[in-house]
Amino acid sequence: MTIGRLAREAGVNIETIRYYQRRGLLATPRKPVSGVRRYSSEMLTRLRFIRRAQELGFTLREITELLKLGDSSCKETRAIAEHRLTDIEARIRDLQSMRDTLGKLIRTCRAGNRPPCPIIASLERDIR
Amino acid sequence: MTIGRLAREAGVNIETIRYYQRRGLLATPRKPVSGVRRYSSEMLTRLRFIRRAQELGFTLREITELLKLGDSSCKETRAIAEHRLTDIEARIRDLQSMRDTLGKLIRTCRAGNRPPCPIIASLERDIR
DNA sequence: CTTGACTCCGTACCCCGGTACGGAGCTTAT
DNA sequence: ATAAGCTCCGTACCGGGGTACGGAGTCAAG
Repeated sequence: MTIGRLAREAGVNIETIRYYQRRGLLATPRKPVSGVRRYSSEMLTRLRFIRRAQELGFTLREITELLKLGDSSCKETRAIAEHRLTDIEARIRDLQSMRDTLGKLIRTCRAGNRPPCPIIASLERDIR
Repeated sequence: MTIGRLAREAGVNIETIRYYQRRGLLATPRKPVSGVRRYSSEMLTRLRFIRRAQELGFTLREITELLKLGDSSCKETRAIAEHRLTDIEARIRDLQSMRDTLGKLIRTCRAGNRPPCPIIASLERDIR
């Protein structure tokens, strides 16, 4: 199939495929002497692998690693996944702390609904 | 105070201050005919406001809005905060879903600890 | 009055994950 | 055989939040 077809099948932009090729996540098939590159269904599989890994929070750099490893080393794969998980957990904690503080401020603000705004006040002073 | 001092006091890079000036978050004091710009303590206060707002998850664009509003409109301030909160909550949900799936895969992987790796397998097939 | 530290300013570059553009060349259907 | 529609390829740009560089000017202490 052509790159356009591949893009449609995988639900990505053509430019994204080219970008993955530049980043080394996806091979660029040889170009026939005259003509257009053809993509196999293996490339579609790989592209879907990439997208699913992204949904799990892996970065493209990590996905490159995962693809290199393939199914050869459970231990290394797991190390990457554990690293990612640790990072995700840290981000969740950060966001939860933001959510809690912001939520409280908004509730206080709703109660008063006029200046001095507790949201602004908390940003001006160093309370939090 | 000079920009270097201001940067140290606020705990930011000098370049960050210049960047905020370019983005319109911070005024650039007039430059004396010959010499070096001087920064007031109000600018330090403002800089700290910006940093605290960032810690609450506001984007620089939103912080620009908050600064424009000042303490004049609780309602608009709250609208920005609520928008941010909604976004933070969505990000938390996404991350939690990643965490749960990834956590399960890692636990399954640990149990087996050799190919076929369940992490790779789940990315190859469409299960999740 | 020189030396060293700082500032000014424009511009370029960083990461991350893409997206857009535009002039070729190629393919496919009519 | 020609028009429409793809593909190719290099390069530039997006947004978000900065960081780096380098030459010239300035200021303060010795």
